[in-house]
Amino acid sequence: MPELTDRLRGKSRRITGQREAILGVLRHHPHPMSSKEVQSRLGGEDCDLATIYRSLHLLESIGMVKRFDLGDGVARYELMGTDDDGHHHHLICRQCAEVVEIEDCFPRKLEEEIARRNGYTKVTHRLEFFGLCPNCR
Amino acid sequence: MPELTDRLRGKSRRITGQREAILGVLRHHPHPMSSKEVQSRLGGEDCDLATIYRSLHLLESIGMVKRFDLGDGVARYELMGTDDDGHHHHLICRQCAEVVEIEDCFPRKLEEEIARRNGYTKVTHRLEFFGLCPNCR
DNA sequence: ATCGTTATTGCAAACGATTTGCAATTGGCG
DNA sequence: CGCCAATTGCAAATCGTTTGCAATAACGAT
Repeated sequence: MPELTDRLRGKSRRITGQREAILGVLRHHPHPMSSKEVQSRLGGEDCDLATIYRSLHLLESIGMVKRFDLGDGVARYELMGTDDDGHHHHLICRQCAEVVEIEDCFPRKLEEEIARRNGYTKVTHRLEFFGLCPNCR
Repeated sequence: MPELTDRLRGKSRRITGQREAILGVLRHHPHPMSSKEVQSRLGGEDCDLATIYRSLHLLESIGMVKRFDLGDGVARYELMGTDDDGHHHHLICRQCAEVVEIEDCFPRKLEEEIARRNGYTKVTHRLEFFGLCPNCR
């Protein structure tokens, strides 16, 4: 956690109670979370939704959280590890919305091929899986 | 086009001028289109946005169009071929939003593996590529 | 061709997620 | 301890999308 706040300091950014609280919530919930979910988990700390939106944007711009788009029109965020680039995917239950982190990725070779064939550069991808979880089957 | 309207008929569904117009627009623009884009391409035919939303939903439910989520919070639709299931992906330019259809897909074997490993069934995926197109480089 | 039933439309209001303006508050360096 | 810029809360504004409702149009029956 101290490492976390350190990443904030020194960017003319301030370490506020709400930011710490938000980071705390994200740390204890290693899954994509929406602003509303973050707010409801804030417990004692009460924090305006607008502040949460602003904080998540800030944290994303610094690279401390990563934004995920799970297909419903809601932005979700995950805390990033210090080292990795946070690129990974999810398997989401269509029924109960349970989320499983997936380590597999789209084959790099094929992605490069696609980029080359179309003359595109700096190609990345967004990939999420949907299915029925063991419980909802 | 007649085949199109035929697919509508016989489901206690009516073939209205606006629906034909919308289908016409989609036919001449084989790329994901938002409701607003459809509306602006309607030319002479003026049609309420709500009607376009409703029509696209209807067409989607009948399987005549397929919905795509390109990552901005806007639903886009493509006309479906008569035969295929419409499953394919896109390569979108981060700069100018140009869209290229991609025929490659996530390896089936790997997807099955992912499903099995997590006990999920009926697994599908949403996959889109983002990069810089030749012009925007 | 006309009629009646019922789907469909336009319009405006309602919505949910997210953003923004602004005045009040607060973090942190001096 | 005090100052000033960064941050917050609050309310209003936006944006995409949905919905209620009365007016309108499709189309099978007459």
